[in-house]
Amino acid sequence: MEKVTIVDVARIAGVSVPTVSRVLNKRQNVNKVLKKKVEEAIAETNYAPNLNARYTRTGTNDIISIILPTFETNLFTGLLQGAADTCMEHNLRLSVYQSNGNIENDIRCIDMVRASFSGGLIYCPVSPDSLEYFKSAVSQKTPTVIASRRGLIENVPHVYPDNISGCYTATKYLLQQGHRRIAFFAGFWETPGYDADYLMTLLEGKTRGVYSSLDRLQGYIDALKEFNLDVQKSLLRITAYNYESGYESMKAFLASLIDFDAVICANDWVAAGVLQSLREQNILVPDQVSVVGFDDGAITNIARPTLTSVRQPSYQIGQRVIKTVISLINGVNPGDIKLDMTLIVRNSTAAKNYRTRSV
Amino acid sequence: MEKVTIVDVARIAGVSVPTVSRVLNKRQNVNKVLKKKVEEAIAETNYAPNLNARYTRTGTNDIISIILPTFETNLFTGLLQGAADTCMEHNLRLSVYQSNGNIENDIRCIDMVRASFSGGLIYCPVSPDSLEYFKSAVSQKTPTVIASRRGLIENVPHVYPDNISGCYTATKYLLQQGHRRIAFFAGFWETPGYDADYLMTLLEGKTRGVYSSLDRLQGYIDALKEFNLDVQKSLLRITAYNYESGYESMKAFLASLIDFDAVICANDWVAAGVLQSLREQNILVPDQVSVVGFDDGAITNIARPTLTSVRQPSYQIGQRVIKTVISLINGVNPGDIKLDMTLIVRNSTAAKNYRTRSV
DNA sequence: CTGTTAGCGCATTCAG
DNA sequence: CTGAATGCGCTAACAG
Repeated sequence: MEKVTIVDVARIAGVSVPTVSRVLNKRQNVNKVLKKKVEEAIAETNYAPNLNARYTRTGTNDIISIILPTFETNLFTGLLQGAADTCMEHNLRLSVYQSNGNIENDIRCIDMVRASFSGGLIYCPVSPDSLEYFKSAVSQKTPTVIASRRGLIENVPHVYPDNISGCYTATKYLLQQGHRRIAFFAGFWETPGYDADYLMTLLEGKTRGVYSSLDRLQGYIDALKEFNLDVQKSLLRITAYNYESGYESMKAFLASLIDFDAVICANDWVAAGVLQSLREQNILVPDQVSVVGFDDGAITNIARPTLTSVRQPSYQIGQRVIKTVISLINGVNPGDIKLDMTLIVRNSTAAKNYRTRSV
Repeated sequence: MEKVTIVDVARIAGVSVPTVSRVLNKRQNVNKVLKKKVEEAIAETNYAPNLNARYTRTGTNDIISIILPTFETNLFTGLLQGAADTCMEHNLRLSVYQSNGNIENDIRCIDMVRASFSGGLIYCPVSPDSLEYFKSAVSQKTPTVIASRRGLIENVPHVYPDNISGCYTATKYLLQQGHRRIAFFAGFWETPGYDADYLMTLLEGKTRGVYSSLDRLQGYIDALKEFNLDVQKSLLRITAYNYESGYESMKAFLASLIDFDAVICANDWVAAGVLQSLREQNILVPDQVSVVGFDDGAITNIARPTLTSVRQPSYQIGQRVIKTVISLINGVNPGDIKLDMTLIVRNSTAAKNYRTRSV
């Protein structure tokens, strides 16, 4: 197939260029006969319009750019898939950027996106710093949606799961099962120097919405309050979002000899690492410790014991994010969208002092 | 930030438009003083060039489009990540399309990619049909790389893992462990009506390279031959690439009462489903049946028993694929790249008649 | 080294 | 309803 332009099509169809353009853009004011001729010429030449040229002319663009911390983990893979499928449905292209949870990379992504003059932007910031840069660098006029974070930029729609209530539900469930010393493993993309005190500080900060873990911590605290319990800083830990991190964090936690009867993890991978760590120390789950993950990915059924987890509608977030940006492009701001999270109970949690029948 | 064009920058810097263009494109022939002025004007206005316009003019484009069956599974997520990171390093944008393993979607993806006049294309076809369409629809001149498949289009580089030798190694290992009735679960994106006979037919077909499972089957057969064994069609099964499929396939396989002592699965997820199915029937792994997966993803350590798996260098494939397409853009065809696969032995495989100490 | 002139492929005025 | 003329923002070819 050779490169064929609108001029070629016009010549072959025996009409002018604007007429071809009108057919291409499905304008109504074009004679049926000519329309037919044009369509034949298009089919014959296998012509496809040059989108670069089109968008130079119109100043818009059918590219939606999306910046995510990563493409792995159930949340972001699902989000990406929902976004990609929805873009396809609407004839949009999706340009992807992965910051690897790193501020400098996040900024590089922003720079690249900015230069691309995308029709729309989806952004999931890694930190308040990169968020600031985003705000200063990206035109207010570009239709922008924040994914999986809340309350960051005014007048910009945020599509996010209800982490507060999700974690509240999980914590309350553990409390109802009789657990009182529930460890909370907060997930962060960047963790240097973070500790429990710092966490509590962040909770009061204005940039709280950047960190989903802070909302979860909020839900955790809310649930504790209902049971007249205070937060024990010694039960608060920081992890990344992977297996190794869960494994190492639990190992360190056990070494600190702090008493606990349950643990809430940043996601399923962390939880899987935690399970392994407990197993190695011959601590029985759920007999001695209950473990809860987040995301409810496929590994929840593969882990032993199967993992209780808080489901996050990742694919749906991806869908809604694209629909929201389309809405923005069409000039209407649909506002924030908060999606529910659901606790899925499996075998890694049980009532305090529960005894499995011997294996 | 408002939309500022090259004209604005030129005006502010007090130079002509081409001079700004020269600075932008790092041409050497520009006076230091003027260059400085231009750079200041750029900084002051926070100007970023309109890439759409640039690429209309040059006819090229810094967008690499990639069509994959899915973004999940270890292979494709890793591939995507390798591709995205490498694009970033080279200031390229990555536009992604997911066919969901479906021919019509695959064709839709091709149509979209075609219209985008990408600078480069990465394609992982789902079937011979969509591959044919690709060949007819996409300009031969567009730098194109085939990912994770081999021998499909002449003069187009293929970057792929050595499935033949990878599966040969896995099979040989099982044979050396004394297994003689090794089931082979071949993975396909589209499976309607596929059976063992059809599989053997495909093995002789010209489109073999479209299906990685056929190469693996080849490796499987090669290893059997070395032990003077013939393929038993009754040991050949078709699965998709997920947990459910592995679970159901093994359930059906067990119901057929065919004797077997090991099974090779299309990927780790399938293997995890298989493990579950065996567990439910109280069949001990690895005592009674050895199980091998493909991909060597994070779940290999989460599954019980931990999963022996054939590692696939997915991230590397993504890197190499982009480097290859860049090479193509620069006018040199580096040819095919075949990457090694490695067998990682864990606890789901053992010698025939092995006995675990009682759990 | 710099500015003037031209044109990429397309969509949008405006006459007719 | 149609075609001729104009320009989106940028880079390439040329002259000075």
